Amino acid sequence: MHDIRLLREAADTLRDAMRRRGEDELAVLVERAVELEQERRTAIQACEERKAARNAASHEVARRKKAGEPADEQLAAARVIGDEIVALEARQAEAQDELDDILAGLPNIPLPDVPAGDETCNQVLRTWGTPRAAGPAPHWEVGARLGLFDLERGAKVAGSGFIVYRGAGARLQRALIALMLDMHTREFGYEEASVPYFVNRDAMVGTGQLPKFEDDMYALRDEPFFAIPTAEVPLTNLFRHEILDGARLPLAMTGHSACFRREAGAAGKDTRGLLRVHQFDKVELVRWCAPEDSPAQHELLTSHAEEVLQRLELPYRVVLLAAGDTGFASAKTYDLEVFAPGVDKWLEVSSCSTFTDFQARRANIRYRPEAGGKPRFVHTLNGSAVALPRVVAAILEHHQQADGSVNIPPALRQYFGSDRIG
RNA sequence: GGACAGGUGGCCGAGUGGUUGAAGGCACCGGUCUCGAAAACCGGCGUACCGGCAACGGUAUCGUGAGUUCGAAUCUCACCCUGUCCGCCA
Repeated sequence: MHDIRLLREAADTLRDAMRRRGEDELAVLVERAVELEQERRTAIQACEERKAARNAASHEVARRKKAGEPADEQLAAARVIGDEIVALEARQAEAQDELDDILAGLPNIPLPDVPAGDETCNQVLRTWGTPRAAGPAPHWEVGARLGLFDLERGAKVAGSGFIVYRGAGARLQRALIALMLDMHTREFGYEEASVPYFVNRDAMVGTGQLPKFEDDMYALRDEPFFAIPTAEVPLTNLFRHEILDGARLPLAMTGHSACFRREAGAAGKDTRGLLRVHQFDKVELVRWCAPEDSPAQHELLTSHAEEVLQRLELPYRVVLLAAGDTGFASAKTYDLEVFAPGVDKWLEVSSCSTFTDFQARRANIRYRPEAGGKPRFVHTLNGSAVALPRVVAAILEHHQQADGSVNIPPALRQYFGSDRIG
């Protein structure tokens, strides 16, 4: 959500932001929003003026009654004013509702260093490690041979895109989660949280999944809950409608959760094996900080996600997303992509984003800079560290040995309980 | 799921239709006093929006949303949440 004052003071900034994202039709909507903002204020002024008159009349009624004087005239006048207020309120609500609809659908303003354009304008910033030459078997063949996951039975009990991990496959997943949570809590100062997998509508609006992307979410039939597409939603919304102590920022929390995505419209694209599934596990990092700190916090959070891939000894690259490829709520996003030689592809396993005050404004998360000071919106950031199925795929392919077995990277061995699979 | 009880400002806690944005206390900020601190005393102290360069003025806000009324923290209805007991249960 944008500051409504932007419409008055810097509508150009908003328009330009929409264009940099390639959303020209949204740029047009900004014009309409500017009009509505003006209408809204006019209505508010008229409405509040009438309310002040009514309050004055009511007070006069009270005074007269107390003094034993007649108040019929004042009562009649106040009744008329009441009718006027009803009409003015309706007009105000109408403008406000249309304005809210537009505002709720406008994505965040990309930071200045985010390249304009679509995903073809993404920039690879750096690469760590050396991608392995093509040759290893794709992970679904390894998985089938070693009995690590069971796609057919996952489809039987739920549907296609729901994976059953078995044996060493299930244990690998558990080991990865434990490794990541231990790193983030013991070494990087995150507080661990275990969060609900279902959240209410307000939470989904707070982080920006709703109202625009309702079709991508699983919803329950009899309860007003949505399955979380990422732990970002419950974690970030933890402090919704709260004023945080400025001295305690930045806050950092991590949590593991299952993530549920309908992936509507993604049929047929990279769907083989573990590449695109409806439910997957992920360890998420979330940070809350003062606005001036968010650029540094963004780099820090990204480094924590990178560290996971380094300990797993998986070659990866860091990609700065172009404006058009940057998520709705994000102002700037780094994607981390691991290289999977079996499918000969870079796989996105993390998105590390800074949301500036966009989510904080929607979710009303503020902080008080100093005692007695005015509350300000925090900046929120989050990143996956890291999403599992594709990392599992990358491990099975990158660490695949000539004899068909899979080497477990040293950092993971104490968690996995063995140095190899197969 | 059932039965009660309750949701008031950062916290505690008064307040059942008329200058109540809301007594009192705590916390916090500024000041007096002090070598300094504590105590005491004085003053200040929610949030959001609208207008205004500002000073300031206005409106809203007592879980949420509707309603009654000239006027609602106070009355009505619905919902949400919390607590306790019962039932059920990993």
